[in-house]
Amino acid sequence: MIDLSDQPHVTSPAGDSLESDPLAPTRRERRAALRRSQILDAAETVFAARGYHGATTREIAQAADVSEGTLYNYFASKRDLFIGLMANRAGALVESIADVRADSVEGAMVQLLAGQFTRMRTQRHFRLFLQEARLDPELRHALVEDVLPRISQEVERLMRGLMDAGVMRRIDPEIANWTVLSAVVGLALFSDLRAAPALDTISAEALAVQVSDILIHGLHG
Amino acid sequence: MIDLSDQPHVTSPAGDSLESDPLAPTRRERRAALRRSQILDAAETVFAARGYHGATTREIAQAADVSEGTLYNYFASKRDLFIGLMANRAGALVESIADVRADSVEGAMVQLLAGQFTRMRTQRHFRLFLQEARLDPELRHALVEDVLPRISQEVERLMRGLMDAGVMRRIDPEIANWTVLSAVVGLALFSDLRAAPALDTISAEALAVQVSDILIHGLHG
Amino acid sequence: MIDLSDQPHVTSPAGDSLESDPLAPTRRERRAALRRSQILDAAETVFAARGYHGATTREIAQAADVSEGTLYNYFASKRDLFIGLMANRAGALVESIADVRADSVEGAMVQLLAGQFTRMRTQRHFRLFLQEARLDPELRHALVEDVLPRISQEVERLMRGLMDAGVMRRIDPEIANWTVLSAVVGLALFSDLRAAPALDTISAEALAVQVSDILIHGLHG
Amino acid sequence: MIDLSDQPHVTSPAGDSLESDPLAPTRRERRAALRRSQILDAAETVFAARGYHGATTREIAQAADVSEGTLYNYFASKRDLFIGLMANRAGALVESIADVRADSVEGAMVQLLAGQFTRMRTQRHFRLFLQEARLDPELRHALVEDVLPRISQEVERLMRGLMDAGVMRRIDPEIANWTVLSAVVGLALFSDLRAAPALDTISAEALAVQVSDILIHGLHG
DNA sequence: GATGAATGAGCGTTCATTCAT
DNA sequence: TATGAATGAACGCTCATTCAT
Repeated sequence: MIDLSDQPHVTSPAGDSLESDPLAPTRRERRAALRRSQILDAAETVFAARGYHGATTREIAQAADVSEGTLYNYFASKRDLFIGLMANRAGALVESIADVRADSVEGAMVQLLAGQFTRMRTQRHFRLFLQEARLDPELRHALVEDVLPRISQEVERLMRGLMDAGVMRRIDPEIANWTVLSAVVGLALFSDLRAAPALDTISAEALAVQVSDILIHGLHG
Repeated sequence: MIDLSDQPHVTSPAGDSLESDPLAPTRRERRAALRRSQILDAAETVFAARGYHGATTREIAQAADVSEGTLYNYFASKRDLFIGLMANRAGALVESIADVRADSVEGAMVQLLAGQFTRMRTQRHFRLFLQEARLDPELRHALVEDVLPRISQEVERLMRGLMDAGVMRRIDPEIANWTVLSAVVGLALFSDLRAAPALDTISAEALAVQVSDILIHGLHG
Repeated sequence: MIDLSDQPHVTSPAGDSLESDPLAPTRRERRAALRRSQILDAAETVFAARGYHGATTREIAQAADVSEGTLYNYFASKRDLFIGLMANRAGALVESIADVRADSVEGAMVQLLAGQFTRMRTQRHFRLFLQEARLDPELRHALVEDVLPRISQEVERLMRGLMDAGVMRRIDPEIANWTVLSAVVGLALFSDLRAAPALDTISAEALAVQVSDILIHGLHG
Repeated sequence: MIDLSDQPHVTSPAGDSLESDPLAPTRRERRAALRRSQILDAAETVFAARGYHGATTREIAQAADVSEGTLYNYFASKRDLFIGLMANRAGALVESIADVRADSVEGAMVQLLAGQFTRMRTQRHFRLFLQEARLDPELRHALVEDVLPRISQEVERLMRGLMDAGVMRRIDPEIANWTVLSAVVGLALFSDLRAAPALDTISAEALAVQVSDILIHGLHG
């Protein structure tokens, strides 16, 4: 049983008044939200470990400690569950970028990269989304029309701010944006593959400092 | 043990032909090499179009104009065919990087990026290898122990040369190497997803110039 | 033991109400009977539209505006609901045959056929019962031991009356009975299949007149 | 293993000449035809015993002594197998009607009915087709556009011949046709249900004589 | 009694792999 | 060697039924 620490487990807290808040979720609603969370967490684990195709609904159900049928009470299909997972996790990803606040180019970039390296190291599903989206129109739509724009918007916002502050020269912000995102995604990919010891042994922060240095000052210095 | 030598498995008994160069391929060997080539070409097409899991041995066999059974005379399994394809195509990829010759940082970088952008746009299978290698130990081994080192060796060689020539400051060449490769792979990934119109409408060369500018001179200029 | 009495299962404890007619249905009984009716009506609609196997308990419950669980408070299983529907509708079917009153062979036959053609066109479930009964012992028992005998009894009664009146020659009334019923069922089946435009465009009465003519005077006239 | 007595089992008969007849089926073709037959026979048995929905592809495969996969080498789906069975059996049914040859109304009708009663008693699948066709567009199309027209054409041909010979009065041949077919199908249905002992104990020929008498001379005589 | 989320056996179907020809 | 029919384990998914609330 997966424990969602941010969800109250008490079904009927002592201090409940007789007239309950009509806006508060009912017990049933809370249980349903809990189930959804259970399933999404299990799906994240199994998809990350096995990939989209290697993950079976049986294994996800077992990991979530529910029956296969219950999976289908919450998600219409395996694909829908995958997309639901992306939708569910995208918010936190976008927020983590939106939270980057710094007054120097270096500070902002290091903060951005360090956050994403950390995130990418612990959460593999986002890369899975990028991979699978190539072949699935619905998934691609969700990713390309919803999630990626929110991310690149945040990154571009960051860059425009820096340009306006005069600490970054005027480059096509779209190209700059995708280049930075590409570096993050690519490094996460190679890191996950354990393709280079250098990428695994270094801390996320130290890696962020070095990559940031390259992206901001260039190879030429 | 993984065989990345990409040689047909056909054995050639000593007394095979009468009075012919024992090193020259016999007619049988030539036919076998041709078959292998047919199958690899078909596999490339089908894997690129459908992904690893979406590709069926039936479709590959049809595309290669051979029977499914014949596939298994040349490759032990679908996975083996996939690895064989990587082994077969890796050489050209490495060579295309080794061929980069230029006396300026910009020239070399633009040449490298433009070549890879072009390659990545027309050949999707390399990205497929990166994706699948995450989940398959054998494939990962072939990629991480053989192909990627040859590629990063070439890129690092390039960078050391530039550093030695004084046109590039002294940075950890490994980090620089993986950052550049990451940018290439990430941009190819986003481009293939049609995630950003900016990446699709621009020519490979123009994109190479812009990204090169960022990588060499940095966002800050 | 099959209960074809079509009475609600609700028990009515002795001390149920204060000073009320012990035979009159209590409010609870009335509500239960209403629920049963709701469910049967919904079942009729859904079974007719989708067939026995195509009908889901979920859809029946939705059509009846009750929960799936409630279905099982009134019927032990989907099969039981189907049998319950047959038991509930059989009475009206038998009555419609019993109501045939005429002094001529033609009049009686036309009235019988027209009534059944109309009924069969609007109510498909009876044919569904005939189909499913082949494979389900319990359903077959209910149909063969209860419903069909009541129907054929009525038809035979009609025929004996006509024979006694001298307007019909002495034929084995059982054979005559099943032949007439077969014609009705068969024509309903073909009509429902839209197998012949002739059967669809004609009115139930006109069809009854023609078929009646054949059954009474024969093809030879 | 189902034995198809009309298929040669010898794979390489002794008397085969070296130059084989190019029109003769090859060994492989013969084997494929045999397999198809095996599967169709098994499907007939299982569908008849369990109905369309009750029959599982597992059971059909077992009855045919092949694997489930093999089923799908010959038929695209369970539904396709069902339709294929109908298509395969329809020819014999139509022929059995086309073979009816007689110079009297009685003779022809008795021959027709006796044949069909016999057929319907031993082969239940045709009634299954009629039942299932109501809900499946593809099956309905095959039945209504192909099989039924061929049958009713034969029956109408028979009736027109008799009318032309003056032994049958001029009735709408279409109505007469469907009435006769309905009687056959309906009686088969009731007989299969064991709805009336009278229908089971009587021989097909004796039943045919009695029903024929009613259809030709009418109840009124 | 009413609810509807949870269940899980069992379905139709796929496809990498084998092997008799 | 080449073939392609045969295989069967394993998949995603459905839905009649149950039961805690």
